[in-house]
Amino acid sequence: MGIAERKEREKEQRKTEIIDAAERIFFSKGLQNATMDDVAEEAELSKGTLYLYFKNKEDLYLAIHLRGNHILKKMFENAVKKHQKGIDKVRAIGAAYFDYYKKYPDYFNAMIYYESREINWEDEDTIASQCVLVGASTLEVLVQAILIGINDGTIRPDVDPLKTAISLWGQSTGMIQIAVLKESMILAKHAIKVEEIVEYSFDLIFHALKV
Amino acid sequence: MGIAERKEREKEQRKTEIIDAAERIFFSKGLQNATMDDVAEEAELSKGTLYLYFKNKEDLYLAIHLRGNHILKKMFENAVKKHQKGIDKVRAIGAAYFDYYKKYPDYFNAMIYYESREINWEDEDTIASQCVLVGASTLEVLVQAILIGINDGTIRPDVDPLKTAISLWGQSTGMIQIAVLKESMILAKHAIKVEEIVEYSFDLIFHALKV
DNA sequence: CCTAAATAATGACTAACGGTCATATATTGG
DNA sequence: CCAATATATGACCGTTAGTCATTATTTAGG
Repeated sequence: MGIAERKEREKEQRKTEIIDAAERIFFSKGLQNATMDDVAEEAELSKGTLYLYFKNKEDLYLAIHLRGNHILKKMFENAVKKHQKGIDKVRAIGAAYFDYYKKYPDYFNAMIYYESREINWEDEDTIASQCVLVGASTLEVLVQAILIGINDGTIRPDVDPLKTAISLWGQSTGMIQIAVLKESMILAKHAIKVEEIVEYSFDLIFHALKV
Repeated sequence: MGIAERKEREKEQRKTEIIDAAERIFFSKGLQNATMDDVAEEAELSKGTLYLYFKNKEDLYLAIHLRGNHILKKMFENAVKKHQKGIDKVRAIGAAYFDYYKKYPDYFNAMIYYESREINWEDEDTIASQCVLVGASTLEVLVQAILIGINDGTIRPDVDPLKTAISLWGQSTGMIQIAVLKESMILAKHAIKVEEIVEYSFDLIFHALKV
């Protein structure tokens, strides 16, 4: 009985199409200015249909965020593979994070938005909980890199891998966020470019990890 | 003719009263759930009157943010005064920032909200531009502390004061933000408290500054 | 005091949008 | 071919930010 399977596939396909449309609309008009009617028109569906596939507007935005999370995780995994020494892996993850922002600024902003609100992640089977799972496994890539660095002697042995990973994560995110948002302000005023300040900041952080 | 002056005072008074009411409403119900009608009722004014004093809802929220900014600046200035050595001043600023979050979490969140949106700060005479001014002078306190540290030999002489100040600012903000928002998540899961992870993160940062 | 001009406040109203649901259409299995 | 089921529709509803014609209050001059 392949019908159930085909229907399942088609349902996933529809979901994907809706997310595609939502991405185009949200990313071009901004989350606040984009309406569900816009998304429905872009997806060539009625508004009611959107709500058959997604609980609400936020849920749809979260689905976009989830896509971004998967990409970021992949980028972290690739970054880690390219280096042998732990400290180099950690550095590569930092660079990959900044690359992610440069390549996918809209996904990055979706993440920032998501990070800045209280979302119930404990409910099972929600998109939010999937985001958390992917986020946790992405962090784990960083934790492992730090552990490798401690073992191969390229990272101070007295750092706590998990706390350090969380610290690096928070610090990097905050740094990119501020650099981007204040670019037209402090940075432009002092003739410092985003790249420059982010890289400077990363150097500072890694200086603290070295033996 | 003191009437003009008195009217000016009364106008400021009204503004203050409206911000007071808005604070109570926004902070208790959350920005999204609070309505301008709520604020009007709390201020014992009609909704239309609110719009005589503030351009829109965001402008009113920005006025609250501006208050928070002033408090934060004062806290930074006090922190700096209590220490002699540059590195200790910088550390005290870090501690003051975390204190600020603990004492005024609502102001902190207003800041996060503000930081995560594109706001036109170039228009003169807007609340947004005032926020920028206060923010810049707050950052300047940090820059000066770093300079003092370089001169008294407690901070590595090769750090760039401005870039370092911006880095510390972004990193600290990101760290507190992530610690707070993920508290119920990763942190609780691994039995790490907010205080602990934030302080660990600050230690890491200051480790990078020391000579 | 009185009154006209200026200033301040009001709240009914509008437009826009997120979300719903009764109805309609399409698909399936027998 | 026909019921049963699954899918899609769009008119409709409730809510809310923001407006504006009208009303109330205050000022300044005679």
